[in-house]
Amino acid sequence: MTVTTQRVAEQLRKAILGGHLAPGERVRQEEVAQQLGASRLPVREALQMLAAEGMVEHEPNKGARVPWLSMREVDVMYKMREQLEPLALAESMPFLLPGDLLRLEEIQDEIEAGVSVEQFLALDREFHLRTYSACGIDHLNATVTRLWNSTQYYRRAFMQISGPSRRWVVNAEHRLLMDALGRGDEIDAGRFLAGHIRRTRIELNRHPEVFGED
Amino acid sequence: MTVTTQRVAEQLRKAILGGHLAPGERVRQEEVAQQLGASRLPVREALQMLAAEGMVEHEPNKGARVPWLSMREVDVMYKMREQLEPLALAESMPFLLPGDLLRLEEIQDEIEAGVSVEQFLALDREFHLRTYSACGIDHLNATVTRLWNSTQYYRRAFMQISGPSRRWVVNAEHRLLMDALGRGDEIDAGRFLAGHIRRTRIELNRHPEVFGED
DNA sequence: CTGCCACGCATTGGATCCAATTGCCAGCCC
DNA sequence: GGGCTGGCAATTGGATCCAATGCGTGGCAG
Repeated sequence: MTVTTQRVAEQLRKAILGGHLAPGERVRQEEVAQQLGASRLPVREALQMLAAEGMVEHEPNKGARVPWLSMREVDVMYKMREQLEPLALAESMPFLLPGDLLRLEEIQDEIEAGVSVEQFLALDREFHLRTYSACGIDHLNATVTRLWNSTQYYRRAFMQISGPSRRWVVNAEHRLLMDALGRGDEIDAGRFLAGHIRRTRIELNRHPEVFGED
Repeated sequence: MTVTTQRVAEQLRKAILGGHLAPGERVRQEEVAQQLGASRLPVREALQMLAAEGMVEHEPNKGARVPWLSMREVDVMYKMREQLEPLALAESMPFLLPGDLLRLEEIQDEIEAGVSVEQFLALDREFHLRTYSACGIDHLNATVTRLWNSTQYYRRAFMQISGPSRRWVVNAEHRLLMDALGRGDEIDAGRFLAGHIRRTRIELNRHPEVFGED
């Protein structure tokens, strides 16, 4: 059975997002190929794609590895999110359908019902990215998605060391945002979203141990 | 002589940025391979990379083409620049050396001496991107560079139809920005830069013919 | 004359083979 | 004993071959 480049890329993304490939780890083509039952070629090409997306670093003749990010890099990436996601939300809001808002309710209810860290990460991610996708601007969505992908590892580490109070804060902020979305209040929605991201960033900065920088 | 993937990607980027490959044009692997004296493989891989960067669209089994962007897409991409570039500038300013500012002077002097559209595009690009690179955040620089790359075609079309008054405005705004940089005034620099991009975006919106949307 | 199906060409995608580069380790010279 | 050098193993990179996909064209039937 032949395995396509797209499929390999997908699997590798999942492995990195799922934390099965941690920063610093080398990604050997042969190894991945065997594991997925593919030949090396689609793996090579998938790695080139992921390199262009920033999910792996690819030094010629040396191979690919999952990059370490410094605390400052992640900090700046959160600042990028703080700038871009309110824009994405504003561009999306005119196109949001009632069904989209219902789905947000579902996700948030599920989060509040109490879920594992892994489920929380997935649901939180869907909560945010789903609100932006309606804007229909590929470049914007791809950029935001890349920011989420590259920082996922550190978000996980952060959630694992922070207590339930962190969840309460997130839940409250999500509810505020959903309320503004329900009212169609673009100003408030943007403000709440930016504040949510900014506060998360500041909170992250209190935990250098997440980055091995304590 | 064997040609590397990196080199092919570089050449293709240059061809697209230089306008030799216009939106809508197909990019056939065989053709590019012959033209660069490479085999098809590095071309394939380069195209995968460019696809991940958004410089080409790549539909499986159908091939790559340079994407058309709608006026709205470019508008949103300028809004992204308006959000991201002041951030990049703020992150860079603490690291800017006197030599960097001198280089900006050189570039701006050259622009004002009167240059062709093609030279203007290159110099303007260097003027801006150079001010950001000192920040040292790869993800931020790559994102901003992608925005410049993907919109270059439309910037060229815009410059070609706009008269010299457009240049005067740009020059004045560049000088204001340089002045703020020289003073180390981060607030003003960010404000001038954001305004510069915003006004350019608004000006672009007055010319739907650039996008074939009149 | 028109619509549909089948065949063939053009092009892309994957597998395999071989070359080139890197890193490492041993052995040797200073 | 330390450092340099040469060669070997591991891994990546490129070329070529073959399969699969898509698209256009031409012929045949209605």
